[in-house]
Amino acid sequence: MSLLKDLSQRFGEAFVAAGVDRSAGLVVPSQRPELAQYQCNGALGAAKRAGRSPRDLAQTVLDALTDREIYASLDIAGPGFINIVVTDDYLAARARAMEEGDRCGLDVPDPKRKVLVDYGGPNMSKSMHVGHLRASIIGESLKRLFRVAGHDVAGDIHMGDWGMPVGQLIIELERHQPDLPYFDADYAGPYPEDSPVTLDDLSEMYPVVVERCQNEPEEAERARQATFDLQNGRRGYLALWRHYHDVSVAEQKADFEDLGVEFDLWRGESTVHDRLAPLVDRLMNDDGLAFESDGAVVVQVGREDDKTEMPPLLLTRSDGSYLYSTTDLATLDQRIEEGYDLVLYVVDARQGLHFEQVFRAARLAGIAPDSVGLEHTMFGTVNSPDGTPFKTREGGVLRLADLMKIVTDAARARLDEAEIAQDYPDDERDRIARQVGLGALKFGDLSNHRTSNYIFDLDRFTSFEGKTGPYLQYGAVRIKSILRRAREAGLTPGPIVAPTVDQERGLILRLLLLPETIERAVDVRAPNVLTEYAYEVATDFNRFYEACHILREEDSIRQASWLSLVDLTLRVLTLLLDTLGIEVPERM
RNA sequence: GCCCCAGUAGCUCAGGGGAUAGAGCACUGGCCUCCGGAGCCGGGAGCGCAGGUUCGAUUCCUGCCUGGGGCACCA
Repeated sequence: MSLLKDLSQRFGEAFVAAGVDRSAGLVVPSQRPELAQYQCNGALGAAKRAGRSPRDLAQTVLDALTDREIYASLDIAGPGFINIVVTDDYLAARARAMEEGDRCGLDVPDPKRKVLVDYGGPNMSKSMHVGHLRASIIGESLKRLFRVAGHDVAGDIHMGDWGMPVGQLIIELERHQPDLPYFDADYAGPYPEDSPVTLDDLSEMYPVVVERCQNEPEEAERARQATFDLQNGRRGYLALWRHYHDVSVAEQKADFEDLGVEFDLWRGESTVHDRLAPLVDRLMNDDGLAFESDGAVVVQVGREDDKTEMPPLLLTRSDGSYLYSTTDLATLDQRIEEGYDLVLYVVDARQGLHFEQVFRAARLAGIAPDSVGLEHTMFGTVNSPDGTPFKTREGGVLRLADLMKIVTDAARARLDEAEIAQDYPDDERDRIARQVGLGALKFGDLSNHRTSNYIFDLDRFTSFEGKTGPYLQYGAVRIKSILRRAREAGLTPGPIVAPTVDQERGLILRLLLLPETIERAVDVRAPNVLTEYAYEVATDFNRFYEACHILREEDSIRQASWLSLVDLTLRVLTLLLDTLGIEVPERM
């Protein structure tokens, strides 16, 4: 049990003894560190219900408190805050318990959930640009967060590979190379093994055909027809789709690997294509939920209490082909069959209405029982300083690969300036530059609140001082350096003893907040809770580092304790950075 | 028109119903006989407007203003 839960339980019992609800005993970190370490505000809210004055109630609670030896001081302040300072011995005991466990003091979650994180979601046929950055690294971080919290988690890329974009790419290729056998409906022979296009070709073709479909209705109609034919098994289109799919996946796997993003499942919309017709059929015939409207099949998802009319969810177009909504619903059906009880859709906020419709349809159709959590874990757009979606100076989108090169080059330049790195071998410098550049990039993005739009600022991703990823990496590297030198000097860590220095105490207090931080980050599904805390851990370590010179310490008990403390700090920092998807170099 | 998200320091952003709203950048003053200066210590300024709930509101609710996004055969 974490320190805060331990204190909350003790205070909860004291409130019960005073005739008040247990929940009033909640203990939180003090907002006024100069006054106390922790505070309990329960007396303020409970006083009215108890018909007593807050200060009076607080005093009764303090009188009812047991095990008083763990408190260095207990005060009632202001209108009825209880200020709490625990003894250094108690802190040391808590730190030892955290240090000895293998999970840094994290509790096992109850209930343990089976979670699916749906993120990334690139359309095939597009090389990734800066807009994919958020989806990828927020999703990756949330996946790791739930995993580190003890849940059973899988990440699914959920590629967009079965809808209109495929139809559009089919007609676009036909325009360029009409003689390919894929377009000959009568062709019965085998199709070529090699793809007629690269991903770069697809990336070039895609925006062109999208624009044409917007401006020319007959082109849009052709794309729709191609989509329909593909979904109904036209051989040549399926063979072509396979090529598109394979070249996309190959390159995207490489891109995601460079980014440190690892999917457990490489599924896509096409994965559920066999489920689409039966699902629509079931919803029309068995449930009577779906019906025909203007030739399309729809589910009415509006409710009486809606303030505005909610458009129906479309299951098929009037030509019978399937849409995003259909595959999403079928995918959800599959996920629930597989036992997931929480599904997080880490997708751009602009798709909010779509998910509201899909979730409602899933509830109405009994696809998702109420016990299954369905959440659109939305995120905001990356904008240019003028508030519009980010574009490069040339007006194009910034490719993710180019962005990664920019940050890596900047980190490399910084490393080349560093005196300490002069004798590092080239391959290590390259690796460090990549780790540091990516660290800056990921931390810079993840430290924004998930739902807010933010301004893309290259300087922020290429500066390595202050509140940045490299600041955290640097803290961890400093600790590694100390531990390395201690080992060389034959020093070994020993039990953590009661702190005597403010900076040492501050570091311990900070580390003990890890369980609540993880819990809160899970609760609000927000990696920036972790970036905030990780920065505070690193800052508290740096203060301790300046104040307490470990290797020169003469008291060997204290020195051994400090070695354990910084080792614990390293483990906490590493856990946090790993959850954020940021690697820690051995040196930098 | 309706719905969703957001408005906090010069800039970019945190902030969990509690006391005196925090960081980074930028500007600026200090700290290297000492474990790595990508560091540490110090210096100013701010919750869009109006109501409501509450002992207490930046936080919850309502309305307005501003910005972004969305509103069935795209994803």
